[in-house]
Amino acid sequence: MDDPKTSQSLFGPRARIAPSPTGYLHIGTARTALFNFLFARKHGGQFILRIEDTDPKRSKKEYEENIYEGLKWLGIMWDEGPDIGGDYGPYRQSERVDIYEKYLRQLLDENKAYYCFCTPEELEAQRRDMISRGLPPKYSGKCRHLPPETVKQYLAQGKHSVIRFKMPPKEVKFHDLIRGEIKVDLNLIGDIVIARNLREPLYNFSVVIDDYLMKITHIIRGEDHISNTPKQIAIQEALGLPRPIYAHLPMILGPDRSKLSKRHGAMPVTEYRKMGYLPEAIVNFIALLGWHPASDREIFNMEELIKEFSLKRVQKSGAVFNVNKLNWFNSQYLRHLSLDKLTKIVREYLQKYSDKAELLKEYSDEYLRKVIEIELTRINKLSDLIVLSDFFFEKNLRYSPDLLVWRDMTLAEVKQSLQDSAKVLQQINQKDFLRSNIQVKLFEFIEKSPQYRGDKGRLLWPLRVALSGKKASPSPFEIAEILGKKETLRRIEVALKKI
RNA sequence: GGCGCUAUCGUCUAGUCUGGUUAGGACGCGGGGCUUUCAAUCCCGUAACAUGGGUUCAAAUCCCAUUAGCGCCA
Repeated sequence: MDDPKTSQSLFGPRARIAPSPTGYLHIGTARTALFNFLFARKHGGQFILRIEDTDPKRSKKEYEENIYEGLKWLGIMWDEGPDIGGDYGPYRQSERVDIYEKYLRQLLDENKAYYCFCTPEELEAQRRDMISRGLPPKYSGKCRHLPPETVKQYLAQGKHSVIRFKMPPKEVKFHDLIRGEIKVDLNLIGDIVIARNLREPLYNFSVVIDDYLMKITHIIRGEDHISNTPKQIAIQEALGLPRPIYAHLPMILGPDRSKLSKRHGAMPVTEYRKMGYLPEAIVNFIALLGWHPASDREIFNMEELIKEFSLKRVQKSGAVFNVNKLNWFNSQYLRHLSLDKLTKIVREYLQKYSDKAELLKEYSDEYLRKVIEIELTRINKLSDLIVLSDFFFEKNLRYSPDLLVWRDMTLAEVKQSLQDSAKVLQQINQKDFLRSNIQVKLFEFIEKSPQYRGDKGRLLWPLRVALSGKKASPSPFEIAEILGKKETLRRIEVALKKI
């Protein structure tokens, strides 16, 4: 009845992501979300967001909000979810316990699941025994055949229990869209715990119920779920539910090729935002982590990704997260933005994340825009701007007088050099104080001055340092134009006093 | 320990299905041009088919084994 193929052809596929709000949205989850989103959009289906907050101790509202925020920021929008509703809600697992209970009771009634009263100590002893005998450590099935009266009695006594699923002794085969046929012998798994009690179902059980009731046709998730899949299929079959189509994505790895985690310095998506990465760059970058189009092209916006995306071209092996490449993508996107748009983005960014936001108020968009324009080739991410362009907003530059010295110049020569620059700049009218003009005038002066002609640095280096206070910066012409005649001359004065 | 997944430059990858490529692209890295510095940019370069057996005139590609890495369970 619920053949996914049928519903796919009629309404498009339904894909989902089901993060648990026990931490901030991280890159791996964002990538899984993106692939589900791209797949659903490409085939005219729906992308569903479900929150797996069945663990009340670890689940936090703050994390749930962070997941929404991060996904929205990346432009990955869901069609159904806890915040916007939908026809198959509720979309928060904590609000679905009545539903789970119903199915749990069904399994219990049909004798496909049972209460287990074994204590953790017993279980541990069993496990050790199995291992010592070279057997796979699975549950012995001790409580499988407890008489119903005994179960009732134990329950009434409040004896500690869990609900176990009777794993059928057979082999499960399933087709993975990315990996092909995968088969696993359920005999090796044993009777897994599917709930702590009727009101506290566990992941492998609840996910099956949710995916069925939400009419999920395609389960696209991380490779780390491959070994859960046969268990979930067994539960589906016990309940007589249809099997969705599976696709297991390769893992995102840290530099040591193990699962990307905090210890690799992996940060939540919102943290990348704080560092000044553009959402488009992150989306483009993570799309290429485990997926690649047939062409050599690498830059894709969301619309193009939807058009190009195909699960067939998803990689099987894990992909190392490479910040260098992310930086490159980000710098590409940064430079393709219009200056007006970028100025707006920068101002918003600085206001939100810079501690110098106050300082910024004194400066016009025009000023900010010019600063961005000349610093643009030097930055990978917006936070770089704060470090590189601070001298445009700082009144008192702090630098050592030694920095003013170009190569083997003496301090006296540096002093002379700055005085010469000041003299030339002084002669330029306020309204002609533009970079090209400044450059022309300074170069003319250099041409007729033997002491500078062979080595322009003797004039330009001290000037540039006087204006920027840095050993690396844009050219003095560009800086001077932005600073304006008055401030430029003032900074030269300050420099002269330092010598 | 058991089971599962994976294997092309340092990294992301194209090529593998359908055997014949100087094994391609990108990031990074190195060198050079431009240049007052740092960038940007342009040019050049660096670097890979995990190993061992087969099959074949011919193997990155097909088959088998091994090794290694990772994941899940506990």
